[in-house]
Amino acid sequence: MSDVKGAATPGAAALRATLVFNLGTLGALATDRFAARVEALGLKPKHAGLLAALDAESAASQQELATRLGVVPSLIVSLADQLQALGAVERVRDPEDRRRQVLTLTAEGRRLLARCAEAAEAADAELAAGLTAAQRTALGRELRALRAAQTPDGR
Amino acid sequence: MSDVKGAATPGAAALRATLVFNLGTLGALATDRFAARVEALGLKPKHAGLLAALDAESAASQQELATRLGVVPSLIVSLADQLQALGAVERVRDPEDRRRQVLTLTAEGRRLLARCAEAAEAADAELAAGLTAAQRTALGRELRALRAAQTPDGR
DNA sequence: TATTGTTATACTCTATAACTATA
DNA sequence: TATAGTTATAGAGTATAACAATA
Repeated sequence: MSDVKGAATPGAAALRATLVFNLGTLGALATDRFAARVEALGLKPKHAGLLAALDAESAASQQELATRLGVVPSLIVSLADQLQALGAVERVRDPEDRRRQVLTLTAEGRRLLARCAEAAEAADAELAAGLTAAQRTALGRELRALRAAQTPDGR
Repeated sequence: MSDVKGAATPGAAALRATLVFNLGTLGALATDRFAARVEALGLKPKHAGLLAALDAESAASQQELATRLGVVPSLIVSLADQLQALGAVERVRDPEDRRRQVLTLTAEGRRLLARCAEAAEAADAELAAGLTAAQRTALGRELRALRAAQTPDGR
């Protein structure tokens, strides 16, 4: 109703105040920074996500992984192809159901995963350089809480 | 050094504990949820970002907007084309430098921006449904702090 | 007939490069 | 010659759909 000139409309301020807006923009920034650091390993963020998912549940069928990561099965095929070419994962036919390809991390895969963790920690340090230790701890805690609040086994 | 069987390697736990990993995955999720809600308005998240940037600084050249949003100028052209077709922005030649196209929000643009804010708030409610009010407030505060800590005029 | 994985294909998003007009 | 914007083109990433092998 008011028509104050020069002041921002409530709309933009309201949008900028939302979680989704801030999570979206900061998430894109964080992913870019992380991607730049794992590029030298021959990996993209999605590869790191797949390695982490594999390590968390050690050995899983490609279909399981597809739903766990929230992507389509054909994408798992190409990610796994690339990781296999790097020697990071092994594909083994499940003897109990020969349609299934069971993926497992190799020693090299675990080594790469550890490198990814280092890269993420370095990106964290860069991203949170302007925050106090207390702020950073609080942020980490709240993000984990939000993550836990998503569909229990969410991506 | 230890080789506990069945336990996750330190790598995955370490990666999952980082800010970039959690920001990246939650950011992608948040953006998807937001995108689903603004789709009916004929908008994608990037359009909402451009509207918000325009509202915050009311009228800007396309080059300014490109650097502010961290995208290439040619992307601003197509986003602005689409917003103009929706009647959300106006392009006016700067009389002092006729190479410049100054973009401004129209009344319809402000209306759409307000709708985007509503969509984001609805997505927030869905995303943070499992959090306490205190957790949600804390998360919002920490995210704004992190955002403020990026390159002062960061995207 | 249903399911797992694979391949072939197409679509979306965004960037790079070439071009136009103004300065 | 340099800059703002535009257009043309190409690449990355991911999805959809058709297919093969196994259940």
